[in-house]
Amino acid sequence: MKRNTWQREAVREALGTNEGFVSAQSLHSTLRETGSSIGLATVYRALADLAVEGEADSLQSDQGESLYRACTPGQHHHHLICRNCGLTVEIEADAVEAWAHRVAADNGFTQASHVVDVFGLCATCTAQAAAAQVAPAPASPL
Amino acid sequence: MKRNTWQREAVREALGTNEGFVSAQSLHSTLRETGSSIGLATVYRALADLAVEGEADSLQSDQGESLYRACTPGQHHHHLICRNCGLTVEIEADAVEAWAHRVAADNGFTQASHVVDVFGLCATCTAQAAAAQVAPAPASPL
DNA sequence: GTCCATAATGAGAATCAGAATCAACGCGCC
DNA sequence: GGCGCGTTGATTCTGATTCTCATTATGGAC
Ligand SMILES: [Mn+2]
Ligand SMILES: [Mn+2]
Ligand SMILES: [Zn+2]
Ligand SMILES: [Zn+2]
Repeated sequence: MKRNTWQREAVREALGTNEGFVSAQSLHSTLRETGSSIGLATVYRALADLAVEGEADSLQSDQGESLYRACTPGQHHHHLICRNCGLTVEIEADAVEAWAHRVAADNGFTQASHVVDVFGLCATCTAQAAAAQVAPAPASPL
Repeated sequence: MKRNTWQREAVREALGTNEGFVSAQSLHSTLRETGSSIGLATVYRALADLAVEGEADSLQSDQGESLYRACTPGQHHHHLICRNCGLTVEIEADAVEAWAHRVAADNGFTQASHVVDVFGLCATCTAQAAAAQVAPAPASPL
């Protein structure tokens, strides 16, 4: 049977306190910095398990690194993610679900699944970028 | 300026003769097997360049490996991919494009981009799977 | 055609995320 | 309390991708 260990719980909690998506490596670093003695392999295992059990969502960064995030359980959903700060919004879209299945069926495909993620700059980061645009030089205040 | 080398051309052609998505590693193997002396690093560089220039599409496998495929240039599109044999169908869906931008805008996000891929079992592989189901034992024909 | 600056190449080393090892550990159950 | 076995974690290993850098070869100049 599956056993309860403080390590699994530590990973669950660390995930929960994090707003955006995080890698196993950085989550491990965070845990270590807060005094935990948890091992890296255990973090990888715990995150993989959480993802399988539906307690965590995962996606791959542009560099192919797996990122995880605490997940609202039960419902299928996707994510709108800020490229700059990682802020993530869960989104549902039945229309897209239907579209994916229809496209698959129309082409004779069965057992359809899909990967749908939207990226962008959140309002805060957009404002920051605009401000930086006006004053491009991050130099010293003369 | 960008120079034309037989290596780039070899990669372009090898990509073109391949129906589905392929990795840099396997493309390199294929090229070597056909007598080419092209280097692995060069294949990686050529594929990355082709992707930037829009001549190739790329996606990441479940294991995080980058896969490439010759691309119908010019038009934005997505893919319907057979999990088993790699058969790929290019799909367009203005409705999904619009949805992605709307979802981003509704949440105050700018500079929206998106990742949309549909996976499944193609008709051929579905039939194969069904046949295997009926006769699960791949044993010798007695 | 020849020359040259320099972009491109490729063998091998370096990186780095992630998986595999395996002995020590400790959770759940009697 | 004792035990079986699922879990852990330091470490090693793997494999994809990138980096190095000496060598090669493209494309414009002449
Ligand atoms: Mn969906
Ligand atoms: Mn699109
Ligand atoms: Zn942001
Ligand atoms: Zn197929």
